Amino acid sequence: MCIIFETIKNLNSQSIMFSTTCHYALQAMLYIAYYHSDDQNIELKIIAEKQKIPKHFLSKILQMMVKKKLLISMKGPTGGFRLSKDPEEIALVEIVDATDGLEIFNQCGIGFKKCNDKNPCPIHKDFKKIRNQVQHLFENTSLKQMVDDAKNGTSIIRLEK
Amino acid sequence: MCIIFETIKNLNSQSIMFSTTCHYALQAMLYIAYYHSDDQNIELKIIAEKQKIPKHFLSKILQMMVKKKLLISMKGPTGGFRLSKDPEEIALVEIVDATDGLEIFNQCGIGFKKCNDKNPCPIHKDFKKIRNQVQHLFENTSLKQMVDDAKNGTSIIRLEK
DNA sequence: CGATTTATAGATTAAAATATCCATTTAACC
DNA sequence: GGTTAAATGGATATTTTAATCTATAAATCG
Repeated sequence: MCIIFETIKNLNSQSIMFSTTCHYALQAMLYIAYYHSDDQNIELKIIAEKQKIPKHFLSKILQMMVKKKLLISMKGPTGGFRLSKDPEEIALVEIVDATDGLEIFNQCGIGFKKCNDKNPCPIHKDFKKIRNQVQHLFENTSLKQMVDDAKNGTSIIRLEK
Repeated sequence: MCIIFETIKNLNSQSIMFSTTCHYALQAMLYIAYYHSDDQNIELKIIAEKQKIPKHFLSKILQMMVKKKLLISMKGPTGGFRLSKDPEEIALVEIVDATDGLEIFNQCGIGFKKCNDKNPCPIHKDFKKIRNQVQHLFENTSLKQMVDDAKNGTSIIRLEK
Protein backbone atom coordinates (compact mmCIF):
# COMPACT_ATOMS: atom_id res chain seq x y z
CA MET A 1 0.00 0.00 0.00
CA CYS A 2 1.31 3.36 -0.87
CA ILE A 3 -0.03 6.80 -0.36
CA ILE A 4 1.54 9.50 -2.39
CA PHE A 5 1.55 12.94 -0.89
CA GLU A 6 1.83 15.09 -3.90
CA THR A 7 3.46 18.42 -3.31
CA ILE A 8 1.44 21.04 -5.02
CA LYS A 9 3.68 23.96 -5.77
CA ASN A 10 2.44 27.47 -6.00
CA LEU A 11 2.80 29.17 -9.27
CA ASN A 12 4.25 32.57 -8.65
CA SER A 13 7.32 33.15 -6.54
CA GLN A 14 7.58 36.77 -7.46
CA SER A 15 7.32 39.62 -5.07
CA ILE A 16 3.93 41.11 -4.51
CA MET A 17 2.82 44.70 -3.97
CA PHE A 18 5.77 46.27 -5.73
CA SER A 19 8.12 44.99 -8.39
CA THR A 20 11.67 43.89 -7.69
CA THR A 21 12.82 46.98 -9.56
CA CYS A 22 10.84 49.20 -7.21
CA HIS A 23 12.18 47.42 -4.15
CA TYR A 24 15.75 47.80 -5.37
CA ALA A 25 15.12 51.47 -6.03
CA LEU A 26 13.75 52.03 -2.54
CA GLN A 27 16.64 50.16 -0.95
CA ALA A 28 19.25 52.01 -2.97
CA MET A 29 17.73 55.42 -2.34
CA LEU A 30 17.63 54.62 1.35
CA TYR A 31 21.30 53.75 1.30
CA ILE A 32 22.20 56.92 -0.54
CA ALA A 33 20.07 58.98 1.84
CA TYR A 34 21.80 57.42 4.82
CA TYR A 35 25.18 58.63 3.60
CA HIS A 36 23.84 61.80 2.06
CA SER A 37 26.11 64.82 2.08
CA ASP A 38 26.56 67.69 -0.30
CA ASP A 39 30.20 67.05 -1.03
CA GLN A 40 30.37 63.34 -1.62
CA ASN A 41 29.05 60.96 -4.22
CA ILE A 42 28.20 57.37 -3.56
CA GLU A 43 29.32 54.79 -6.07
CA LEU A 44 27.08 52.28 -7.75
CA LYS A 45 29.51 49.55 -6.82
CA ILE A 46 29.26 50.29 -3.11
CA ILE A 47 25.47 50.54 -3.11
CA ALA A 48 25.15 47.29 -5.00
CA GLU A 49 27.50 45.49 -2.65
CA LYS A 50 26.03 46.80 0.57
CA GLN A 51 22.42 46.30 -0.41
CA LYS A 52 23.14 43.10 -2.29
CA ILE A 53 21.59 44.24 -5.53
CA PRO A 54 22.86 43.01 -8.93
CA LYS A 55 25.21 45.79 -9.98
CA HIS A 56 24.32 46.15 -13.64
CA PHE A 57 20.63 45.97 -12.94
CA LEU A 58 20.95 48.59 -10.25
CA SER A 59 22.83 50.74 -12.72
CA LYS A 60 19.74 50.86 -14.92
CA ILE A 61 17.52 51.63 -11.98
CA LEU A 62 19.69 54.50 -10.77
CA GLN A 63 19.69 55.87 -14.30
CA MET A 64 15.91 56.01 -14.04
CA MET A 65 16.22 57.89 -10.76
CA VAL A 66 18.51 60.38 -12.45
CA LYS A 67 16.07 60.88 -15.32
CA LYS A 68 13.26 61.41 -12.84
CA LYS A 69 15.45 63.98 -11.07
CA LEU A 70 15.57 62.15 -7.79
CA LEU A 71 19.30 61.65 -8.08
CA ILE A 72 22.23 63.56 -9.51
CA SER A 73 25.07 61.61 -11.05
CA MET A 74 28.69 62.45 -11.73
CA LYS A 75 31.06 60.57 -13.98
CA GLY A 76 34.72 59.87 -13.56
CA PRO A 77 36.81 59.34 -10.43
CA THR A 78 35.08 60.68 -7.31
CA GLY A 79 31.92 60.29 -9.34
CA GLY A 80 28.78 58.51 -8.25
CA PHE A 81 25.30 59.43 -7.10
CA ARG A 82 23.77 61.80 -4.61
CA LEU A 83 20.27 62.97 -3.80
CA SER A 84 19.00 65.84 -5.91
CA LYS A 85 17.32 67.36 -2.88
CA ASP A 86 17.30 66.96 0.87
CA PRO A 87 16.15 63.60 2.20
CA GLU A 88 13.16 65.15 3.94
CA GLU A 89 11.93 66.33 0.57
CA ILE A 90 11.85 62.90 -1.03
CA ALA A 91 8.80 60.82 -0.25
CA LEU A 92 8.78 57.11 -0.93
CA VAL A 93 5.89 57.54 -3.31
CA GLU A 94 8.16 59.40 -5.72
CA ILE A 95 10.36 56.35 -5.98
CA VAL A 96 7.37 54.11 -6.55
CA ASP A 97 6.14 56.52 -9.18
CA ALA A 98 9.50 56.46 -10.94
CA THR A 99 9.49 52.67 -11.15
CA ASP A 100 6.08 50.98 -10.98
CA GLY A 101 4.01 54.09 -11.53
CA LEU A 102 1.09 55.31 -9.47
CA GLU A 103 -1.53 53.23 -11.23
CA ILE A 104 -0.94 50.47 -8.72
CA PHE A 105 -2.75 52.56 -6.16
CA ASN A 106 -5.88 52.27 -8.25
CA GLN A 107 -5.85 48.59 -8.98
CA CYS A 108 -8.77 46.34 -8.22
CA GLY A 109 -8.28 43.69 -5.57
CA ILE A 110 -9.52 40.91 -7.78
CA GLY A 111 -8.05 42.27 -10.99
CA PHE A 112 -10.96 43.88 -12.82
CA LYS A 113 -9.59 46.59 -15.07
CA LYS A 114 -12.63 48.82 -14.88
CA CYS A 115 -13.56 48.44 -11.26
CA ASN A 116 -14.29 51.82 -9.71
CA ASP A 117 -16.68 53.65 -7.39
CA LYS A 118 -19.44 53.60 -10.00
CA ASN A 119 -18.90 49.98 -11.01
CA PRO A 120 -17.47 48.38 -7.92
CA CYS A 121 -16.37 44.79 -7.54
CA PRO A 122 -17.67 43.18 -4.36
CA ILE A 123 -14.64 44.08 -2.27
CA HIS A 124 -14.00 47.45 -3.89
CA LYS A 125 -14.98 49.58 -0.92
CA ASP A 126 -12.89 47.73 1.62
CA PHE A 127 -9.97 47.23 -0.68
CA LYS A 128 -9.86 50.85 -1.71
CA LYS A 129 -9.60 51.93 1.90
CA ILE A 130 -6.58 49.70 2.39
CA ARG A 131 -4.97 50.75 -0.88
CA ASN A 132 -5.33 54.36 0.19
CA GLN A 133 -3.55 53.62 3.43
CA VAL A 134 -0.59 52.24 1.53
CA GLN A 135 -0.59 55.28 -0.67
CA HIS A 136 -0.73 57.65 2.29
CA LEU A 137 2.04 55.77 4.05
CA PHE A 138 4.27 56.15 1.01
CA GLU A 139 3.27 59.75 0.47
CA ASN A 140 3.91 60.72 4.04
CA THR A 141 7.14 58.88 4.64
CA SER A 142 10.31 60.65 3.60
CA LEU A 143 13.77 59.23 3.19
CA LYS A 144 14.82 61.37 6.13
CA GLN A 145 12.34 59.79 8.49
CA MET A 146 13.57 56.36 7.52
CA VAL A 147 17.22 57.28 7.87
CA ASP A 148 16.53 58.85 11.27
CA ASP A 149 14.87 55.67 12.44
CA ALA A 150 17.84 53.68 11.30
CA LYS A 151 20.34 56.07 12.90
CA ASN A 152 18.66 56.01 16.29
CA GLY A 153 18.45 52.25 16.13
CA THR A 154 14.73 51.69 15.88
CA SER A 155 14.97 50.18 12.46
CA ILE A 156 17.31 48.78 9.87
CA ILE A 157 17.96 49.80 6.31
CA ARG A 158 20.26 47.01 5.28
CA LEU A 159 19.08 43.48 5.73
CA GLU A 160 20.07 40.12 4.38
CA LYS A 161 18.34 39.36 1.18
CA MET B 1 15.32 75.68 -31.66
CA CYS B 2 13.95 72.43 -30.56
CA ILE B 3 13.00 71.11 -27.18
CA ILE B 4 12.56 67.42 -26.91
CA PHE B 5 10.11 66.23 -24.31
CA GLU B 6 11.33 62.77 -23.68
CA THR B 7 8.69 60.39 -22.48
CA ILE B 8 10.09 58.33 -19.68
CA LYS B 9 8.24 55.07 -19.53
CA ASN B 10 7.78 53.10 -16.39
CA LEU B 11 9.33 49.69 -16.30
CA ASN B 12 6.71 47.35 -15.00
CA SER B 13 3.25 47.15 -16.38
CA GLN B 14 2.35 44.07 -14.44
CA SER B 15 -0.40 43.82 -11.97
CA ILE B 16 0.49 44.54 -8.39
CA MET B 17 -0.65 42.93 -5.15
CA PHE B 18 -1.59 39.58 -6.67
CA SER B 19 -0.47 37.80 -9.81
CA THR B 20 -2.52 37.61 -12.96
CA THR B 21 -3.03 33.93 -12.23
CA CYS B 22 -4.50 34.75 -8.84
CA HIS B 23 -6.79 37.40 -10.31
CA TYR B 24 -8.04 34.99 -12.96
CA ALA B 25 -8.66 32.37 -10.28
CA LEU B 26 -10.67 34.79 -8.15
CA GLN B 27 -12.71 35.94 -11.13
CA ALA B 28 -13.42 32.41 -12.30
CA MET B 29 -14.37 31.16 -8.85
CA LEU B 30 -16.68 34.10 -8.49
CA TYR B 31 -18.38 33.25 -11.75
CA ILE B 32 -18.77 29.61 -10.77
CA ALA B 33 -20.12 30.60 -7.37
CA TYR B 34 -22.65 32.89 -9.00
CA TYR B 35 -24.13 30.02 -10.97
CA HIS B 36 -23.48 27.48 -8.27
CA SER B 37 -25.96 24.61 -7.96
CA ASP B 38 -25.57 21.00 -6.98
CA ASP B 39 -26.82 19.57 -10.22
CA GLN B 40 -25.06 21.56 -12.87
CA ASN B 41 -21.49 21.95 -14.01
CA ILE B 42 -20.09 25.06 -15.55
CA GLU B 43 -17.88 24.71 -18.57
CA LEU B 44 -14.41 26.12 -18.92
CA LYS B 45 -15.38 27.61 -22.26
CA ILE B 46 -18.23 29.62 -20.77
CA ILE B 47 -16.22 30.90 -17.83
CA ALA B 48 -13.38 31.95 -20.10
CA GLU B 49 -15.73 33.75 -22.46
CA LYS B 50 -17.77 35.53 -19.83
CA GLN B 51 -14.83 36.59 -17.70
CA LYS B 52 -12.62 37.23 -20.73
CA ILE B 53 -9.81 34.99 -19.56
CA PRO B 54 -7.55 33.11 -22.03
CA LYS B 55 -9.19 29.70 -22.21
CA HIS B 56 -6.16 27.42 -22.12
CA PHE B 57 -4.54 29.40 -19.39
CA LEU B 58 -7.70 29.31 -17.34
CA SER B 59 -7.79 25.57 -17.87
CA LYS B 60 -4.50 25.26 -16.00
CA ILE B 61 -5.71 27.50 -13.23
CA LEU B 62 -8.93 25.56 -12.72
CA GLN B 63 -6.90 22.36 -12.61
CA MET B 64 -5.04 23.90 -9.69
CA MET B 65 -8.34 24.66 -7.98
CA VAL B 66 -9.36 21.03 -8.43
CA LYS B 67 -6.09 19.78 -6.95
CA LYS B 68 -6.53 22.10 -4.01
CA LYS B 69 -10.06 20.73 -3.57
CA LEU B 70 -11.80 24.01 -4.12
CA LEU B 71 -13.49 22.74 -7.26
CA ILE B 72 -14.81 19.42 -8.50
CA SER B 73 -14.53 18.63 -12.18
CA MET B 74 -16.41 16.25 -14.46
CA LYS B 75 -15.39 15.20 -17.93
CA GLY B 76 -17.51 14.55 -20.97
CA PRO B 77 -20.76 16.11 -22.13
CA THR B 78 -22.57 17.89 -19.27
CA GLY B 79 -19.14 17.99 -17.67
CA GLY B 80 -17.45 21.07 -16.28
CA PHE B 81 -16.69 22.54 -12.88
CA ARG B 82 -18.59 23.15 -9.67
CA LEU B 83 -17.66 24.26 -6.18
CA SER B 84 -16.53 21.49 -3.85
CA LYS B 85 -18.41 23.09 -0.97
CA ASP B 86 -20.98 25.79 -0.41
CA PRO B 87 -19.98 29.31 -1.44
CA GLU B 88 -20.19 30.54 2.15
CA GLU B 89 -17.48 28.07 3.06
CA ILE B 90 -14.95 29.33 0.55
CA ALA B 91 -13.00 32.38 1.64
CA LEU B 92 -11.04 34.40 -0.88
CA VAL B 93 -7.84 33.70 0.99
CA GLU B 94 -8.08 30.04 0.00
CA ILE B 95 -7.92 31.02 -3.63
CA VAL B 96 -4.96 33.29 -2.99
CA ASP B 97 -3.28 30.47 -1.11
CA ALA B 98 -3.86 28.10 -4.00
CA THR B 99 -2.23 30.46 -6.49
CA ASP B 100 0.21 32.99 -5.04
CA GLY B 101 0.55 31.40 -1.62
CA LEU B 102 0.21 33.05 1.76
CA GLU B 103 3.77 34.29 1.96
CA ILE B 104 2.69 37.49 0.29
CA PHE B 105 1.01 38.48 3.54
CA ASN B 106 4.38 38.54 5.20
CA GLN B 107 6.35 40.50 2.67
CA CYS B 108 8.28 43.61 3.51
CA GLY B 109 7.09 46.89 2.04
CA ILE B 110 10.49 47.77 0.68
CA GLY B 111 11.50 44.23 -0.21
CA PHE B 112 13.85 43.11 2.55
CA LYS B 113 13.69 39.35 2.82
CA LYS B 114 14.39 39.22 6.52
CA CYS B 115 12.40 42.16 7.74
CA ASN B 116 10.36 41.20 10.79
CA ASP B 117 9.27 42.41 14.22
CA LYS B 118 12.74 41.87 15.64
CA ASN B 119 14.58 43.38 12.69
CA PRO B 120 12.13 45.86 11.26
CA CYS B 121 12.63 48.02 8.23
CA PRO B 122 11.65 51.65 8.85
CA ILE B 123 8.08 51.20 7.65
CA HIS B 124 7.60 47.71 9.01
CA LYS B 125 5.13 48.58 11.74
CA ASP B 126 2.82 50.63 9.56
CA PHE B 127 3.07 48.33 6.61
CA LYS B 128 2.36 45.23 8.64
CA LYS B 129 -0.86 46.76 9.91
CA ILE B 130 -2.02 47.35 6.38
CA ARG B 131 -0.93 43.93 5.16
CA ASN B 132 -2.92 42.38 7.97
CA GLN B 133 -5.99 44.27 6.90
CA VAL B 134 -5.72 42.82 3.42
CA GLN B 135 -5.29 39.38 4.89
CA HIS B 136 -8.31 39.79 7.15
CA LEU B 137 -10.41 41.07 4.30
CA PHE B 138 -9.57 38.01 2.24
CA GLU B 139 -10.02 35.67 5.16
CA ASN B 140 -13.38 37.09 6.11
CA THR B 141 -14.88 37.44 2.68
CA SER B 142 -16.60 34.39 1.27
CA LEU B 143 -17.68 33.74 -2.29
CA LYS B 144 -21.25 33.80 -1.04
CA GLN B 145 -20.96 37.34 0.28
CA MET B 146 -19.61 38.49 -3.05
CA VAL B 147 -22.26 36.71 -5.04
CA ASP B 148 -24.97 38.13 -2.79
CA ASP B 149 -23.64 41.63 -3.35
CA ALA B 150 -23.70 41.04 -7.07
CA LYS B 151 -27.20 39.56 -7.03
CA ASN B 152 -28.70 42.42 -5.09
CA GLY B 153 -27.04 44.90 -7.39
CA THR B 154 -24.55 46.55 -5.07
CA SER B 155 -21.59 45.21 -6.98
CA ILE B 156 -20.46 43.58 -10.16
CA ILE B 157 -18.61 40.34 -10.75
CA ARG B 158 -18.05 40.66 -14.46
CA LEU B 159 -16.31 43.69 -15.75
CA GLU B 160 -14.55 44.66 -18.89
CA LYS B 161 -10.93 43.76 -18.80
C1' DC C 1 -20.23 0.30 -29.58
C1' DG C 2 -19.10 4.70 -31.82
C1' DA C 3 -19.31 9.60 -31.96
C1' DT C 4 -19.10 13.64 -29.49
C1' DT C 5 -17.89 16.58 -25.77
C1' DT C 6 -15.61 17.86 -21.95
C1' DA C 7 -11.46 18.06 -18.70
C1' DT C 8 -6.41 16.64 -18.20
C1' DA C 9 -1.61 16.54 -18.99
C1' DG C 10 2.54 17.54 -21.19
C1' DA C 11 5.09 20.22 -24.36
C1' DT C 12 5.89 24.36 -26.49
C1' DT C 13 5.78 29.32 -27.45
C1' DA C 14 5.45 34.23 -26.34
C1' DA C 15 5.97 38.09 -23.51
C1' DA C 16 7.62 40.44 -19.65
C1' DA C 17 10.80 41.13 -16.02
C1' DT C 18 15.31 40.57 -14.34
C1' DA C 19 20.16 40.32 -15.08
C1' DT C 20 24.56 40.72 -17.66
C1' DC C 21 27.95 42.40 -21.08
C1' DC C 22 30.58 45.71 -23.52
C1' DA C 23 31.76 49.82 -25.84
C1' DT C 24 31.50 54.80 -25.04
C1' DT C 25 31.47 59.10 -22.55
C1' DT C 26 32.92 62.12 -18.95
C1' DA C 27 35.62 63.79 -15.28
C1' DA C 28 39.67 63.69 -12.07
C1' DC C 29 44.37 63.48 -11.37
C1' DC C 30 49.17 62.91 -12.42
C1' DG D 1 47.88 64.94 -22.81
C1' DG D 2 47.50 60.28 -21.03
C1' DT D 3 45.68 57.23 -17.62
C1' DT D 4 42.28 55.83 -14.66
C1' DA D 5 37.75 55.51 -12.67
C1' DA D 6 33.27 56.34 -12.72
C1' DA D 7 28.39 56.56 -15.10
C1' DT D 8 25.79 55.86 -19.64
C1' DG D 9 23.61 53.52 -23.33
C1' DG D 10 22.69 49.86 -26.27
C1' DA D 11 22.55 45.08 -27.00
C1' DT D 12 22.01 40.58 -25.37
C1' DA D 13 20.96 36.72 -22.21
C1' DT D 14 18.35 34.49 -18.65
C1' DT D 15 14.44 33.59 -15.91
C1' DT D 16 9.75 33.85 -14.80
C1' DT D 17 5.09 34.39 -15.97
C1' DA D 18 1.51 34.09 -19.19
C1' DA D 19 -0.53 31.93 -23.10
C1' DT D 20 -1.10 28.35 -26.63
C1' DC D 21 -1.11 23.79 -28.83
C1' DT D 22 -1.82 18.93 -29.20
C1' DA D 23 -2.71 14.44 -27.74
C1' DT D 24 -5.19 11.69 -24.34
C1' DA D 25 -8.67 10.25 -20.98
C1' DA D 26 -13.28 10.06 -19.36
C1' DA D 27 -18.18 10.57 -19.64
C1' DT D 28 -22.65 11.12 -22.16
C1' DC D 29 -25.80 9.91 -25.58
C1' DG D 30 -27.51 7.78 -29.59
